[in-house]
Amino acid sequence: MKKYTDQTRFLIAVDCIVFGFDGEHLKILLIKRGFEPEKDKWSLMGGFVRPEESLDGAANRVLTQLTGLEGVYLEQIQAYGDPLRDPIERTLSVTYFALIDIHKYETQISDQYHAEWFLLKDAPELIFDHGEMVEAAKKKIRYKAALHPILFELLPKKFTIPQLQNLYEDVYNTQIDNRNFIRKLTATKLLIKLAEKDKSGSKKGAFYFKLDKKKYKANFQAFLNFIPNPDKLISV
Amino acid sequence: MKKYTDQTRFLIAVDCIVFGFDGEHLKILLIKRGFEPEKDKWSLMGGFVRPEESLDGAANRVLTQLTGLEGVYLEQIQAYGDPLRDPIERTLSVTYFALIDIHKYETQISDQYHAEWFLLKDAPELIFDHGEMVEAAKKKIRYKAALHPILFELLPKKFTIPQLQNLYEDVYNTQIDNRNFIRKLTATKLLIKLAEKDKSGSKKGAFYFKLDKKKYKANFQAFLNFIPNPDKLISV
DNA sequence: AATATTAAATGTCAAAACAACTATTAATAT
DNA sequence: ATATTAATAGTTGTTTTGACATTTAATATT
Repeated sequence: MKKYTDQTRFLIAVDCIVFGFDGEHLKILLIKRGFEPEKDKWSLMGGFVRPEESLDGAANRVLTQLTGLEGVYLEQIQAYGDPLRDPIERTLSVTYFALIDIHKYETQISDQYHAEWFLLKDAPELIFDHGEMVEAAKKKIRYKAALHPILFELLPKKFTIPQLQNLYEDVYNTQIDNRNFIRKLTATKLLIKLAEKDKSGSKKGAFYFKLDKKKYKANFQAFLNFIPNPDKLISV
Repeated sequence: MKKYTDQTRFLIAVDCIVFGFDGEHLKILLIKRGFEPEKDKWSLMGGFVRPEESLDGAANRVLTQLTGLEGVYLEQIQAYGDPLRDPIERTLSVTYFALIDIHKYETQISDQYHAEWFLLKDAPELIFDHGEMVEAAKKKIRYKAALHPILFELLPKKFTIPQLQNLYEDVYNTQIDNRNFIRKLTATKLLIKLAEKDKSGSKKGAFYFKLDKKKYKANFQAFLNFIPNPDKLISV
């Protein structure tokens, strides 16, 4: 059949906001852009969508190129379509955020993109509208994590309660009472306590836990409430 | 400066899922598609993005063409990019949902699109992946309305509590205890009671209320809880 | 061997929020 | 005057919440 006539066609890109957690702070993975314009400036990892691939496919491809990882938590955020957002040529960009276990990445460094982890707070200036995209991704992760257990995706398979609490405290830049935190955590029944302890952080050691994958998937949509008054903490 | 070379360009469309409320049930506005392929089949209202307009701009244009309305609540949902979603030519579609006061629309019928309101439950089969889009929009509106006061956008400026409750009950297909409903509603301080009554629905009549626009905007991000256990009602 | 050190783990209580529930009131129709 | 219909208001028992301090486990030190 014929093509649609008299319509303009555009470039379509995906850009990934990759989050990791180093035990202390939330970080994002940025690259030095390898081509003009804005060559060697800091940028999100992205790429043009190819003729035969879906958006999710493109995002996964880009992410695997950068990190070597597959099966990563990846979620579409939104499409950016300002006509002038790319000075060379009009390009629609669909953003995704990725949550990865930062330690898995560190074993896979591929230097070709000059990728670097930055603390969310002091990330460098980014090209085009990527700074705006990062801000939106930050809001999205805060919003979503206030209600759903996505932050587990940032931790290793085995993790401790103090690690988890640090993560929540950093994401929301707040202090959480750990007795209340544990109570709410326990109520979800999402965690399975392991016999082993992590003794790197203290003399006493903290028990490792793992996710109950089945319950995690079954109750993913259930509204959580780990963070008291989350709406007060989510900037708008 | 040069264009990006060796990259494929695609058509970009926006599609609008337009919701309205007739006092009883949630409805969506569909049109009979005016061109091939799938001419005369039911479809979402959409259009190709033009070279000089943004995505939001395109969505607003399309919506105004269809309804004659401007300044409507419009929110981007997601981008659909399956390579085969349009059989003629690969087209990326960015969906938006719109919430309109159905009565405003009825005064503005433009017949050129053969638009018709359908009950959400018995909407006809739609072209391409539009059915999937509608399902996603339904989930989105349920999810969002469980937390934020967007459903007011479906009502006229003056509305009664029973109207509002009907709306919530229909959206979540559930029964709500109206004393508890009113108590929660009152707690938000979003409503201003008017002196006038709507006597069309009953002998006693129900007071009209209007939104406190200032508080509505100021507290839009605050998490509401009009619906007990909303997560149990939001299908996933 | 005893003691100091460090961070993890644990429990209680009062206040608030919540869901469930029935009786009264306002307005009209008969 | 009375019957009818739907809106409106209050109570109670239960659950959830936030605030708060001490004990415990393991190691390091003397």
